[in-house]
Amino acid sequence: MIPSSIQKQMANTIGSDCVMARLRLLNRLVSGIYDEALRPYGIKLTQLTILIVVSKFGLATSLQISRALHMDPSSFSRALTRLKQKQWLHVEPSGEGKMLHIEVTEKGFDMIEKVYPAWETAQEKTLDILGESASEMIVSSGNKHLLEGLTR
Amino acid sequence: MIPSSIQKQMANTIGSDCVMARLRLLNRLVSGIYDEALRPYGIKLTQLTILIVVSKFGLATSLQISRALHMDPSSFSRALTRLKQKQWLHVEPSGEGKMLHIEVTEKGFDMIEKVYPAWETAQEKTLDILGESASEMIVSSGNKHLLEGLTR
DNA sequence: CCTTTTAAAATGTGTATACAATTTATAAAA
DNA sequence: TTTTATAAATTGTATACACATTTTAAAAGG
Repeated sequence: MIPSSIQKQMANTIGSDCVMARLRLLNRLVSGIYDEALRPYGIKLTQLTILIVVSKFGLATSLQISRALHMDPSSFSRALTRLKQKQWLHVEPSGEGKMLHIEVTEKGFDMIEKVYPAWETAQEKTLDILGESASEMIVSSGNKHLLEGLTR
Repeated sequence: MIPSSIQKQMANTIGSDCVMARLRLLNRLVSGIYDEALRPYGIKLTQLTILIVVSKFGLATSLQISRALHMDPSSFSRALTRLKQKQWLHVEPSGEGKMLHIEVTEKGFDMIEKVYPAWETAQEKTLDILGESASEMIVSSGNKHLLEGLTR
């Protein structure tokens, strides 16, 4: 099938400029690096990230975490189920409405400590592949929105 | 549960530096923008991206596309099923091994044309939220790896 | 005290994603 | 020609994710 020249033009523009397409590509590319490093420990980077954010709060609610990470509450609910089951997070009713109180368990902190070297390896490999400046841009851009979530 | 100071230190480092965590956060944040814009058309940005890359090849094989996008062949296989069903891609055996030939259909090109304005809206909103320089960094960094995939 | 409202959590459904294992269409070998 | 590789595609399984809907714990109202 041969596209009209307008269609070809549009395809070229999207193909060369789309921020989201690149973000996804980078996501897949870099995910592989971290997940490979973490695989021996049976934890995914997504899960580690949640442990880290919960630890930052000390005692957190679901909404605080899902807002901070810009994650849908339903997505967080499912992640929480797995993290509870692995005993890295402890969850109990807060007594206020349906709200829960969540905290990192001893096992959870031990896991953070155990995987730290592997995380560092993956992080370095990523800095290598993406370059320092791109990585820093991504981190600071992400930070801006993470902090937004923390204070909302 | 109170972490040891080593654990706290590690959590802080991961929390403030992890490239992958920010990449995922940005991914969720920006995905929302594009998916909201594209929702009326019943196409996801991931799917649009595949159409665009296939159109760039003209006639493509699965491996070409999945390599270019750094996507696992099994992931691509499933995406392909949906795109075939929507009749945006046409697929037929190439005659060489199990390899397939894939091309964008007329319906596919029409879809690209139809959603272009919505894509543009989302793209602008994204540039606004992330900022020009972060966006350009992401696009060029992604481009580097996309082109790698194109020539491999 | 019981009913109703409210907002947080959980569930149904569908796409995106990867790894491991299996199927399969040709090509190569016997 | 029948068997045996080979490599591409697909399928099984599991996590990640979001939207829409439903459930539910506690608060507010009667």
